[in-house]
Amino acid sequence: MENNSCIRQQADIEQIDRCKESVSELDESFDYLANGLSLVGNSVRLKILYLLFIEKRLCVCDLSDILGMNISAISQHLRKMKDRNLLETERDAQTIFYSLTAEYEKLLNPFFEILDKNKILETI
Amino acid sequence: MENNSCIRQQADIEQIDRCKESVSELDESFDYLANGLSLVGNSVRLKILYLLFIEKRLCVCDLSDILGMNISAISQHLRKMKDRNLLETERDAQTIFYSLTAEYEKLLNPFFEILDKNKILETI
DNA sequence: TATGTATTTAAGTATTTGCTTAAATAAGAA
DNA sequence: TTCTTATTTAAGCAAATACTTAAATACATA
Repeated sequence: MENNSCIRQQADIEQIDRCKESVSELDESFDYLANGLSLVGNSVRLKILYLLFIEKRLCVCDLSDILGMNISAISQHLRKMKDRNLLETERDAQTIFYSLTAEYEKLLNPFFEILDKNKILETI
Repeated sequence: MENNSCIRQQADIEQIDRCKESVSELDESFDYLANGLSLVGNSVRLKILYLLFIEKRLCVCDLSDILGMNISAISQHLRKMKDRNLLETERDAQTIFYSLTAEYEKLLNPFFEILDKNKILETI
């Protein structure tokens, strides 16, 4: 961690200090939120989230069929999202259905709407 | 890519097909959006984005000071975000100021507000 | 009980990512 | 031009990530 300080004279010291303080106050929040967003920032998981948004609930098998991917790979993605409370499960005999938690359905709504309108490439 | 199909009989074939179609239609959009979100889903970059949201513009040096990180590391994060149009630059003599693009300022606003209220740990 | 279906978990591997170091580029001042 | 400051870029390495394969667990039914 060398070279981590600047030599310049013209810098707004007050601004730097204010920023340092606000970052250190929110430090855990940044880590937590970034972790949640990194889960969404993967195209396989984003597809899963979108599909659950549209279809309300799906099982591992369904998602495996739809995405043409190994069941185990899907299951591992689902586990990560369940552990971070993006998803919740509901058992129906042998089948385990996954669905979006209410909080993330709401939080991700703007992104899903963009996808839904297929306008992503124009607007972002 | 073995074991990617399920054996079960009870599956909503129509649902599966509908989902397959909608995923394949939006395929590029998923990749593009996931890539954007993966940039935000890193705590260093999230901090940078938040700081730019609050302070409007900062240079590499400022961010290096604030985050206590190597200038080169910061510069590489900034480049990624600039390449993906999350950030834009403005030169003032030797100093290059980075700021949020209008689109991402708007899109990320809900997340910044959560951070701003320091309510992240309670609400998500 | 044994058998089949649904899902998860563990271990291994290949790719990606973030950071470090050092060198390169850009612009202002002496 | 040379020197200093500001920033970027390239190369290398260590840690994280996604996927594969194989084995384990859970539940229903014969």
